[in-house]
Amino acid sequence: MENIETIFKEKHLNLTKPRIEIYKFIKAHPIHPTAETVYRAVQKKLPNISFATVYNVLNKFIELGLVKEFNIGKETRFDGNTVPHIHFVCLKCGKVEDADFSGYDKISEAAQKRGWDVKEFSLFIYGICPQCKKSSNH
Amino acid sequence: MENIETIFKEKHLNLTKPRIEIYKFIKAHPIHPTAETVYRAVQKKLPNISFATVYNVLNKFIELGLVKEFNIGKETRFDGNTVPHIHFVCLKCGKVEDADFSGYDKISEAAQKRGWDVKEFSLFIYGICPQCKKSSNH
DNA sequence: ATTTAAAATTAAAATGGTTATAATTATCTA
DNA sequence: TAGATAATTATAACCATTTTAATTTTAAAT
Repeated sequence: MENIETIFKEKHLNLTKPRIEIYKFIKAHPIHPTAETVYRAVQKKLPNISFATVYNVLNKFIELGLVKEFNIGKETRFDGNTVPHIHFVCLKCGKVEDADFSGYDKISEAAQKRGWDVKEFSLFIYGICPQCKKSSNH
Repeated sequence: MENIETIFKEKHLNLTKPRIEIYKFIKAHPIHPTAETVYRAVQKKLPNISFATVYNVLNKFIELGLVKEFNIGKETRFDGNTVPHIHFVCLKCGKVEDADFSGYDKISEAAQKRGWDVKEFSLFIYGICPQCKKSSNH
């Protein structure tokens, strides 16, 4: 587990307070936050941070592969987990849960048969989570 | 293959010119268009159509399950193909290609093990398409 | 075919998330 | 510590999408 300083050095990123706080938050909280959630969280540490900085930093992280971006409906979410994985999205409570994925080889094989080189994939599974299944007895 | 009149009747949709033209375009052209592409295409048939109508109609179609919506990066795309399938997205030329998917049972099974009921899935595979692979010899 | 009520469309303005701008401040390297 | 570069800030601008209110069209009944 490398520390922030090392990671930023590797990516030629200056160590600034906004970047450090945003990085720490998004890596420590696997909640797939919106930009606003990131902003509100980091604001507690850096009261003067601006929204523009949150977007700038997140976009820079995405550019460097430190963060992933995706949409749930019309909402843009950010994900500090860059290890390939899949998402379960609850259609009732909106929760997004990470899950391992073992089907990458199959996908890659199928793609190669079609002449494609696979660089990345995104698999979202929409449904009802266990908690919502329980609480819908009414 | 049902005709538009029948489909709209089933969905309790009044038969209006904008709806008919948008429906015909999006079902006949599997190009995963943006709202603007739909607007420009339908404008050829209905010069006075407004952008608001394109959005209203597309949203109504989505609500009724006649059309699906997804994002490629920051761009919103619409898909008249509502049969479950996957998308190959070329990172070079931007093309989005449909493909069959036979792994639904596996996904459904894995989800059930976690206590989830699967309603829908979305699988995007990002890579380089055969055409772009050829033309990148420079 | 007319009439009427409900629904859909239109043009325009408003909205909201995101990005661009220009000035200020912080970071890094020497 | 100084100077050059890069990042941050506040603000304004942007642009895709939605809302609003007036007008037009549709569907059903006469």
